[in-house]
Amino acid sequence: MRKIAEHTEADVSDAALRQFVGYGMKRAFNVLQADLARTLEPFGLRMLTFSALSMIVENPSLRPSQLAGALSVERANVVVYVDQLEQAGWVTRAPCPEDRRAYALQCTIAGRQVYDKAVAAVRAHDRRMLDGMREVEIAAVKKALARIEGLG
Amino acid sequence: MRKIAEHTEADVSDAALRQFVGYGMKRAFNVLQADLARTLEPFGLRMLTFSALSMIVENPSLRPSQLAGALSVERANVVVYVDQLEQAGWVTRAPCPEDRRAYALQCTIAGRQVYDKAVAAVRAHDRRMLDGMREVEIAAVKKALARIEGLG
DNA sequence: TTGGGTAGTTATGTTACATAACTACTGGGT
DNA sequence: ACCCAGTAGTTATGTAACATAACTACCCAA
Repeated sequence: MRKIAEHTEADVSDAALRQFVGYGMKRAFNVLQADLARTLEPFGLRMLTFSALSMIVENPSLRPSQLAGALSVERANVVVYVDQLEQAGWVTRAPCPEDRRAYALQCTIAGRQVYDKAVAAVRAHDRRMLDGMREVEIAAVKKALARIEGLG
Repeated sequence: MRKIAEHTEADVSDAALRQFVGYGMKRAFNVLQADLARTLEPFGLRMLTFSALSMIVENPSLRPSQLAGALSVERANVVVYVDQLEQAGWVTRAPCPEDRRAYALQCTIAGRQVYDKAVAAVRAHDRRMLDGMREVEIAAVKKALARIEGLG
């Protein structure tokens, strides 16, 4: 009792696209992104809010406009991310004495705690993604990615 | 006359995120994607329409639902891509005798011509992205990307 | 023949961004 | 001291790239 399989997905060739790193990168990134989203979801974080939180932890008194630059998004969107982090009680907008237009973003104790846990989960996710690869290979990949990023 | 530089973008640290391949991959992919979009724009193609056209060229009589599977998008969106390719005169929807619900996607002569030119441009783009990397490094990257994709 | 499943489509929702315009404020030139 | 062009944060809105739901037409096996 053979399956008809006249038109399954499996027999579609993408060999012409496979020659390009960009194609492989998009496919790999989709997988990575999905896994990372699942990893962060229990903490109430998404890729960009996690990145934002990380930068606020690392750069005390960071300002939203700086955050926008570091995240490569527009200032208007940073408002949304900071709103979320603030409503969760993880970040505060402190008035900035030397420039009353600006705010200094500060991470709260609760923010630091959720960040530490999330970082550990993301580290595990990262190891999952690189599972089975040797150190030299990982180094080669990181170097290649940094090089490509540098072209922009 | 020193610049005040109290709050430039440059002094924002993302060291904590840099340890993760995912972060480097997102940044690299953004650069790659932007360059690829610029590369395809003169041909009236976008990433997904180019991918779709490539698969139609490679798989004559491909059906939209198969294309959806190969592109990892929903069938509903394939309609839009095929509409664009059809309106440009590069692809036709041929009635399918053995299944009157389905269509066989066929690439036209004009479609083949624009595809050939676009492929050459994308190949140049790909070389640009990998410029300065040795063959073994490129192979390592491709292997790593394929491995990550395989986790999904 | 009848009913559940599938192909393509349409309409609509969601999400993740960007753009434009606004208020409040800054800081240098005159 | 006073402009005024520029900047920080915000709000409102647009857009593009997806997914979801529901529809028609059709297939096929019981």
